[in-house]
Amino acid sequence: MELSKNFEPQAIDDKWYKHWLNKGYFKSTPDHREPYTIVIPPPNVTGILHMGHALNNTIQDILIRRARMEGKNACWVPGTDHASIATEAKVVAMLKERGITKSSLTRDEFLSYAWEWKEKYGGIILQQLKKLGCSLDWDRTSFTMDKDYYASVIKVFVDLYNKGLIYRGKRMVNWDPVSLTALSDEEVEFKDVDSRLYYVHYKLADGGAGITVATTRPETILGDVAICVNPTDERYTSMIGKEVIVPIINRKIPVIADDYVTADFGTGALKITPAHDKNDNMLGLKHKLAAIDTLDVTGKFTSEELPEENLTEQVLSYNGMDRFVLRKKIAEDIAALGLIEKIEDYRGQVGTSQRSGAVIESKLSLQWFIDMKQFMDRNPEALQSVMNDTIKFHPAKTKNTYSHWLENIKDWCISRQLWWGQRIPAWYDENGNYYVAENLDTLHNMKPETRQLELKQDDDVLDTWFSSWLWPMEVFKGISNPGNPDATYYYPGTTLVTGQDIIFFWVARMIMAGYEYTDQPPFKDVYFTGMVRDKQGRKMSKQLGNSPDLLGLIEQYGADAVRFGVMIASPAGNDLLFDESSLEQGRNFNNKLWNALKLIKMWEGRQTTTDDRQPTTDGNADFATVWFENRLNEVSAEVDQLMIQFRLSEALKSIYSLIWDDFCSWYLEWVKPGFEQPILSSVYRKTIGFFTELMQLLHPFTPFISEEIYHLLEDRSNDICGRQLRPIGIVDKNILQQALLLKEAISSLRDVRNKQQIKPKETIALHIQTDNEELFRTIEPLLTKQVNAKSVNYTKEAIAGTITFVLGKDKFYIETEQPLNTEGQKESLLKELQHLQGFLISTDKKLSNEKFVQNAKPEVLAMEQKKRADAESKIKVIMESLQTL
RNA sequence: GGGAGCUUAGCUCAGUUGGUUUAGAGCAUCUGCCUUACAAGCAGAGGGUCACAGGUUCGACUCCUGUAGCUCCCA
Repeated sequence: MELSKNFEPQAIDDKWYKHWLNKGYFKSTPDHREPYTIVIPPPNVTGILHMGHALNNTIQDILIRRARMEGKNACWVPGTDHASIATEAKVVAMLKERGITKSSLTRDEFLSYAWEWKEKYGGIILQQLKKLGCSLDWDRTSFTMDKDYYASVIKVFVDLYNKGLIYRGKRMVNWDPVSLTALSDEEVEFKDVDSRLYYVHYKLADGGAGITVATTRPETILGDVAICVNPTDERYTSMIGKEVIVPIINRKIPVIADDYVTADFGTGALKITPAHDKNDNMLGLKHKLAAIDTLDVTGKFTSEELPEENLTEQVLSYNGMDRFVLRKKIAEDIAALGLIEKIEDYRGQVGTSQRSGAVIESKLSLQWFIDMKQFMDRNPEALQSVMNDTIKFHPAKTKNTYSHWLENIKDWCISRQLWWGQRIPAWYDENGNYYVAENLDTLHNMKPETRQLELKQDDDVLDTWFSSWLWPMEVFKGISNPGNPDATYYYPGTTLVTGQDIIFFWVARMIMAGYEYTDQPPFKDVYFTGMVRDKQGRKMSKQLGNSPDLLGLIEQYGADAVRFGVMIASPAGNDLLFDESSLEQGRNFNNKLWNALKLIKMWEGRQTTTDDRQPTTDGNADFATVWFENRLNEVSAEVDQLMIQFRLSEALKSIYSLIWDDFCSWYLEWVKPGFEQPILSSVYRKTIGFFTELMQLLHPFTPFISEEIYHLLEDRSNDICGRQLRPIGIVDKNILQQALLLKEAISSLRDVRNKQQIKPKETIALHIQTDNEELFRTIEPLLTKQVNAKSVNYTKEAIAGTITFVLGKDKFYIETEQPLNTEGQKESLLKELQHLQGFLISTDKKLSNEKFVQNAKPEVLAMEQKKRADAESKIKVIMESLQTL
């Protein structure tokens, strides 16, 4: 069979993915084995695959494939979440293109469009995960709006309501005037924005100089109910208790005092508008002030709540004006009254909607909340389990963030003014009473008197996170059908892999729900990935246009190279600075594997079992195969440890180096027969075996090429995908040590050849002066071959007219036909000498320090003495060599 | 404003309770090689006062304090 010059991923990726699906390797059902469960962080149905997903899902696939190869019952559950706000926005946009407005539709009509949209586009991202090679159990694909899932969310709402953990209240919420919904605190992003600080003068009601207030929001002035100053601020003490006049509306409002106000910001006086600012609201409640709302749900002025009678034409003219237009207009109108003292440029932070980007209004609104204090009192394990490592966070530093948030937790606003989502199961009668039940029938059965009432269901839906916090349970029907065999077997899950940015949104809440409903944590380990940035360290964003086209990259480099590139650049828990050059590294690595395969396949027909080979080949192969077997065991054990510690990037680096350096650069060169020479069959078999095991180690990281090579190495009836790792063998440190010496000797000799400009084809005669001749004899055949020596001799004394170099306590003399460059040799020997002398001084210093000798542990002391003795003997050897030059 | 974290080679990072040959890797760089597996390669090499300043200690990249810069989270 003819193998292509370079590895061509395009030809094999799809072939193997289909094959694995046909064989059902990704399917899992409960059995006697230990389960290894991962639930995917459900991407939005609106999502398409981006670098963040690639990182996150590659990690999950590595963990799940490795678990599968370790003999565990690996189950990775796919799915998507319904993403209320984002999806509704997409659907609204789609309708707009068709010339339909949402307001012209009934709820049911709108929802049928939404489902249509979901069916059409909602699965795209899952298809893209297949391109990446993700080994998900597709039969278990879940969606947070599936029938049973929907019912579970409603069930949980009713349950928490009945437990007294959910309440309805008028509270200051983060209002998105574009999406027309309340947002939780976590969905608000603060951004630095350039704005202006307006200095507005409020005259005293009884005449005389009043108070100037600095505000960034003059448009809210008609909702002012007080001016607040710090009680210790001497500038204003005389004013406290007096009344001032709000410009334009001429409302009389009191000057009050509160420690909250800082004297050194602006003028030290604050206007209080309880309907439009969180802190003002807090002060308003404390001082029992009214809240006057002057903006409607879309952020436009409304005079409806103004208490004044006979509003002026001017005030009425503001009606319907957008808040930002209004800001300018009111500032102008106040200026016209001569009450603007000055306007300054100001840079401040403004909350914006994570979804729509709109500037958030703080607004009083009737919403549903979860009482988190009470919830945490019921479930203290939600915090404890993380702090005491019942649930292990990787990296551990994320524990701080977690505890800080939970210890300062605020009530969770769970209602959203949208249609796409689980509709809140509360019904209102005409008197404003409400009833909570899973559905109307249940309600009527529970409270027969409600049959007579005209009831209307709450229009709002629940926060998407209120559904996804049940994900680890409900993907196994743990809420809708508790105690079923799947839930019992797979829950609690094993590992969660997600981004640090949703530690509060999602991770914390899943843990809370886990304890509330199962008294168990939902998973054992949580691996947090960092953020994906471009190579300049900027976040990837649509605005910057710096997110690469992932499918294009897979097309270009192959899925394995993408997975490799993402993982090699992604230390545990750190941000991934994505650079296409790491994909090149992945592609080059695949190519290296491919070429190693080609080399070995060349030997297939050249095997011999006879013993008439050159004696050197024999020695080469024996040492090489024994060494590599040990080296393979050593690295396998390392990788095992690294995987347990979730240090995946380092595990991959170890495997990379084992394959490229140890296997290709050393082992294959050592066992490689001469041109058109035969190879000992036993060595060939061993080499195939080693390569197979290397592919097994590598398979979780780059599944496609490893499967391809696995099958090209020999005809096989099974697949690497499901093949079990063998137990790790014992490592003979002695062999490894000998190989280290051999490698060092080869490299040093090559270095000397390089520096002496000895041509690669020119042979040398090598003389070794050593106390350890036996050791060198075991590696002599390889040494000879690798440094192109025509002879190796052992000597007891220096040989004149040769190039000398020192390795440890051993000296090497190189005979060559080239003229000698003694200067160069001298230089390098002197450099080495200098280093050793410096080193000797540092050990001497320690050993002559009495306190060190007294305090240091015996083994440290012994080590230090050995270091000194070694340095001394090396120095002696170098001095001798220098003299012979 | 409050909190957390980071700062080690040109870049990205290891460095596990303070002592293991005066700090390791990958990438990049430099030198020499088209040596019939691989130039997407081979063989070698160079490169760091461990941010700065103090302190604890016989001994500090490692522990403590302060300073500077960067990042993230929360308000």
